[in-house]
Amino acid sequence: MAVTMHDVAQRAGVSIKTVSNVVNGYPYIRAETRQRVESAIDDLGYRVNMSARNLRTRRTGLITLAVPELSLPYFAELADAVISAADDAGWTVLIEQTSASRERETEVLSGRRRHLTDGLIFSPLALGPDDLGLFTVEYPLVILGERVFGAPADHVTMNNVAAAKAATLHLASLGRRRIALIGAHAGEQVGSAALRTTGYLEGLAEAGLPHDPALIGEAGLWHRSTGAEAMSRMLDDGVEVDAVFALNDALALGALHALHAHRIDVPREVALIGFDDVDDAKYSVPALSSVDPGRDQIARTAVDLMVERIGAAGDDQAPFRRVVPDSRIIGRESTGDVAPGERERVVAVQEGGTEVVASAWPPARDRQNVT
Amino acid sequence: MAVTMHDVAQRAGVSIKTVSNVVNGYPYIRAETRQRVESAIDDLGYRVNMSARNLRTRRTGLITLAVPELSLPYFAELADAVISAADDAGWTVLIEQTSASRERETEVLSGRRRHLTDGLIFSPLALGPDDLGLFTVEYPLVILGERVFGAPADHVTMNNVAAAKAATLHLASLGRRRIALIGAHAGEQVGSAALRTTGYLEGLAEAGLPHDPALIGEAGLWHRSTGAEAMSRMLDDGVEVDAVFALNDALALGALHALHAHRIDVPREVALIGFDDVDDAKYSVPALSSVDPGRDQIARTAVDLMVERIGAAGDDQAPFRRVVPDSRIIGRESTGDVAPGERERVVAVQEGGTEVVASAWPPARDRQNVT
DNA sequence: TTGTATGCGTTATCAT
DNA sequence: ATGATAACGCATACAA
Repeated sequence: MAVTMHDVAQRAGVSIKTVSNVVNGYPYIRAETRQRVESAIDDLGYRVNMSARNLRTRRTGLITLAVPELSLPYFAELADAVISAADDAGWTVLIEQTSASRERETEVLSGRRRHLTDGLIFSPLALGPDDLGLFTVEYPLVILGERVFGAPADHVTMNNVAAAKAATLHLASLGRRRIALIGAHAGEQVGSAALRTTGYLEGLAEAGLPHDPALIGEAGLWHRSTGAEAMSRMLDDGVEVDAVFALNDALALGALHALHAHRIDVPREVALIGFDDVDDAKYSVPALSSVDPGRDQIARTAVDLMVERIGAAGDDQAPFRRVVPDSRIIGRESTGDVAPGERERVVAVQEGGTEVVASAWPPARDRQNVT
Repeated sequence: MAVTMHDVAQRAGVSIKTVSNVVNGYPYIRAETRQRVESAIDDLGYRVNMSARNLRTRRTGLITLAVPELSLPYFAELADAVISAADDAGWTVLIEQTSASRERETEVLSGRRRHLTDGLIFSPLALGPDDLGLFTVEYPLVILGERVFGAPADHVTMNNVAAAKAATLHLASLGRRRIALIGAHAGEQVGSAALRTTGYLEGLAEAGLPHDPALIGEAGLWHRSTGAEAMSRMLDDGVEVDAVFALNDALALGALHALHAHRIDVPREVALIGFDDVDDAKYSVPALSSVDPGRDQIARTAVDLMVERIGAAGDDQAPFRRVVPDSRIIGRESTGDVAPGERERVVAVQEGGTEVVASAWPPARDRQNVT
């Protein structure tokens, strides 16, 4: 059977409490006692039983990260960043894949597995503003992305509108007049698609370019395949295009594929920019310009907020915050921004910031009633 | 405070044991009793305390998957597949990133975090045959990849030699005579690089092509950047090349980038094939031919073996198995294998299999001593 | 500075 | 079919 603190205590000739103290780095222990305990631990190969410790402390040291799927490079890189940031802070991450389905996303918020971890960092894709109630939970929750605003939780999001506007303006600054958008979600009022489309339209307006609906390419799922299809459709329809803003890099790489299939030169005939700045972007042919939404900063901030919330559990809840990292437009070959031999160039920066979104939960007015 | 079984029992007017029975689906309960308990659970919003259950049952329902990093598409897709397979079997996966460092890989095998999960699925990259001792552990372990053979653990690996040989032969069958290899590890005797290089050499021999060392491109890390560099070096050196076998897809995509930068047409002037068949391969320009090593089957098999081992903990250990899934050569544009409009074509299949590698641990001879 | 005793919320062993 | 009760291994209040 596994060796317990008891065994260690016995072997070291001390009480179980002393072993516990040593294991947990309690400072007031005689050097010699500590010594004895430590060698007993080594001799016996003792390891703390996490389940017992978790039961006792009511903490697991785990946090859940829920994303649609790891096969999508953006989420894989986000997960990498979150795991690394959590690791630095001494926390362990458990990843849950939702496939962007309502059912799985709902399950993540309140399902069985929920109770294994101390908190949830959640990037929803199916749930939206109508489901705000589901996000009113009593455990530490950090929301990622642009599906849900105003939930009683910390929120880390992107500079979507400003960055999309900057990307569009950048294409216009290159002299492009027929700037297509790939990845639109018709009629949708919330989410990344709507926000980035808004930025695109603002950019067009500011550049004095007309808005032509024929230049809007729909793509429900943001995969390479759907990007390729949307781009092909537009080209097959004979729409005149000299630039493309794809709402994420997967779409952009798909679009690039379609442009190539149509023997259209990028960037000479059509300039192309994506969004997310995934690792792929650097190595596509030609290298893809993109919007860097500050992925590492998002991950680090999300973990920081989560750890802070967990630490403050039970206290009066601090106000919820909404954090937006800086974003940057990265110019590469697909927009002809780089000189031969140059890898990339930052052509614009959009500043983010932190905002206090809501007061503590339960709302202040309720607490005043109590007073 | 959180509601416990006790609260539920009180409310339902039954004993705590009965609540436990209901929660765990024990069959012999009167329908009415079950009913009462279930509504008490709903009313109170009761959830099982996993830490308590884990302590009691000595099981966590978690398994660790240790990979170098999720930013590498192959491992992201592997993680996706493992998580999904585990999910289907009712298990939860905790991912650990090792950065392919010896220190982190050692830590994974015996570190603090080890004790949170019931078993480890481990894809080592830094540790090798010299570290076999580290892999002799007393918890359920499934090894992935080709760094370590002969450890007392189940092992799921790829058809490296056969698949690499088939890929090389395929390039030769297209009439290519100067087939370069990108991603070699000079002097290394073990690991994917060595095995795939062996397959490449066997392929050359079988095709009657000479082996020219100038056609071997080194790349320590298999990233897009190193692939691009190795390819560039070779081209800058003026080596004559009409085909490239890259030891993984990241290298291949990097090489593709370099070929493009050198204004070399793929596949007309140089045919290119990768290894892993990551999702990217389908959407590069041109679409990348690749070796599909059977990723989903690897993931499913690894989880099956793991669950089986965990279930048999305490029993006499069954013999360790080595499982090799079928692999396939997928022809796409980069080898000119597809007709216009066609996406891909399976041009060869290498059969895998299952092999019993070692007898139970402790070794049979030890047990005979006991008898 | 260290020891004793209690309980965290479950499951498992007996009973009945 | 259900109940009483003893672990599971650790952390911690309280003593000493």
